[in-house]
Amino acid sequence: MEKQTVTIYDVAREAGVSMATVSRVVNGNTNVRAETKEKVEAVIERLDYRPNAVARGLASRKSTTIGIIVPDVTNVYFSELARGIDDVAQMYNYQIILTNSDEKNNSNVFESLLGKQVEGILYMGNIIDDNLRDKIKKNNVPVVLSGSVDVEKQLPSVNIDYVSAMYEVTKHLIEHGHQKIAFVSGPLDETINTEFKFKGYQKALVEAGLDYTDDLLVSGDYNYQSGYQLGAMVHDSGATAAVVVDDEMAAGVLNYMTDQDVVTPDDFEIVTLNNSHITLLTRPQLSSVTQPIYDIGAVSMRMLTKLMNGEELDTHDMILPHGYAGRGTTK
Amino acid sequence: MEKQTVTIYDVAREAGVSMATVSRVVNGNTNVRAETKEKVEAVIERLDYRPNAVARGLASRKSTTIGIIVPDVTNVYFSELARGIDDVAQMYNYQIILTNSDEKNNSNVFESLLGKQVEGILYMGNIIDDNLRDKIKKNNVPVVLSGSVDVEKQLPSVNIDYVSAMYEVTKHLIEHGHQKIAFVSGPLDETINTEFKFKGYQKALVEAGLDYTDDLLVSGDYNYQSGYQLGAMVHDSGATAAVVVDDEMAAGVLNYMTDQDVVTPDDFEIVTLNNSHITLLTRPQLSSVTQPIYDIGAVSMRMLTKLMNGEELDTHDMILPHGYAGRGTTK
DNA sequence: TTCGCAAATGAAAACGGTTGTATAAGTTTT
DNA sequence: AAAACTTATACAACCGTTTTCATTTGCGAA
Repeated sequence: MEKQTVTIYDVAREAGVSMATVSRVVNGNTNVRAETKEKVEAVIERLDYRPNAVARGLASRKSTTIGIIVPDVTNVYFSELARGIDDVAQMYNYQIILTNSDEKNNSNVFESLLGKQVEGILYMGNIIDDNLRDKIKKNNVPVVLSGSVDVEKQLPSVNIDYVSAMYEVTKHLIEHGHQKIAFVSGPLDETINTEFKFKGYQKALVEAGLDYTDDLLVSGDYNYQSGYQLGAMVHDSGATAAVVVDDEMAAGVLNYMTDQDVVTPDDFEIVTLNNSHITLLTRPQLSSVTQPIYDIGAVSMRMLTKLMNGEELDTHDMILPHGYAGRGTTK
Repeated sequence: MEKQTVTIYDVAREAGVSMATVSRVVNGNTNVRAETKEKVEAVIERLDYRPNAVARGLASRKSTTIGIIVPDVTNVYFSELARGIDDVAQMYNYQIILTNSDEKNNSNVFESLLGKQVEGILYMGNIIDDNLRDKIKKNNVPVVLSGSVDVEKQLPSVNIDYVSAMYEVTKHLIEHGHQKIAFVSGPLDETINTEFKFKGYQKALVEAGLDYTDDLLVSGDYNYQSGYQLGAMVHDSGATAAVVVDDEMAAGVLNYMTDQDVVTPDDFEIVTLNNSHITLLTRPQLSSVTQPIYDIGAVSMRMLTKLMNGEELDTHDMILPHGYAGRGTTK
């Protein structure tokens, strides 16, 4: 980056005013005579002047930049969240620094974001270790969880009510007469699975007086292959239905069953959770809890702007409504 | 953002050296006595000092930040590119500012990225209007196209050979005896479709002496619904096979056919282009050109680092190898 | 006309670093 | 032991803004 071509100083000189005045017109300060303003704007136009956001950030101590930490953008769930975030960020003139953490280097990523002087951070992912928690506390940068839960309820967050959602769909399956319903989970070190999604599932079983046996719980990674493999275990368990926490996994389970000549939904029913467009691709199409992923992103960004403005949050843990879309994998 | 807690000045004072020296140890400059270095590092550790990247950027005129412009992260093709980019960016200690353009505000997005003093830009998308081209020229910031083509060959780029890829798969279908093969395209204002993908398809037809009629070319957006709709048109055209430029569209075509009791691959064959994991979800699974999307991202980022270092590019337009994966939608 | 006050402008000090140049401290050479 | 180099460190200018504070200007009222 060589020396910047045209600076505020050049504009000031050309317009015959001080840089302070230029700064004022650039920032829309009202205390500038209309005439002066026009003159300056003309020069800005002519010189094609563009304020240096870095210098501006240093002087004003406002970077108009936020950080977003995501396990993996490649996963549609997260990219949708990111999209929601970006859209409202652009609306508020914030720029986004995006980093993939793979849920591994969370606190390193966090640190380097701080170095960039981000004004806030949107965190996605369900593993929040003490180290990270510490750093968040020490550097009082606003952090909001987006589609991710904090068991300790310290960080503000935006989610749907996973417990209810899972409870409802499980109950739905129970009403269809199933006695053995499998729970196809993501990694069990993520509390969102153990403390929320599983809890809802379990609640429905208990309420219906159904036995829960360990072989009904299988867990893997959030992808198709993993789902396909787990399909075998589900099959072996003798379950006649499954609730699945991820659409790609669900597609895996479905296709496994199909490949074993187990007909869905006649012999086996499946409900998944994220309602991504993947649910439409399979045959039969996947019945799913519907959740406003894009909105979760958008709302969490909106919350962050409030926090960055020093405003109070009226809701610390925002719960967005979910629904249900019955498609081909349920009767 | 209130006043930064601990600055380089604090460290200098505590360590009894000048800030210049602190700066040197932070930046790994060799001209520092080992003893001094240790002393300073201890203080840094103790004070939990973290350099302010903004100030650093201003002083050094290096932001260690690059911009990436993407039509829509939500599309797996692009998120996968982005992932490749991020991984090598992290390797080189660059941070990424990500913006979704929807192929609309390209030059605005570009401008605001420049304001942030990004050291380079990775551009994804196939619409490069004169306005944007102008801005790129004026502000000599390195720009590399990632998985996107520039008909005018002005901007360095990383892609696969779309013409050959399409040619090959079309030829493959012709060899299966098809006389009427549809071309399911994305938007026709994108040169990547008209000048590359379609050309390859056409070449195969011509070579085989097959007639090309306009009803064999249908175009829509890169999503499932669009593909499903186009499926109807393809069906009407009397085609017995189709090459499709996007996996989700291909899934749409496939499912449309299936819903019309047209059996794939017996009565209809399909080949798609991106080989995303979506190809595995459908039944039958989609045969596809295979392309190293992640690598395209990674390589383009690598190219950008070279450009940012003022190095020469040995290849202006990098072509990565592609392949073919025959699955269920072809015989 | 002159005053007084609000509005418009300018001068200069930050913001937190990097970096070129000068100086001080060590090492070799002779 | 002095001269001639190296190597380590300090000083201070600079990066391009914002922002405080002081000053000037403009204008209606006295």
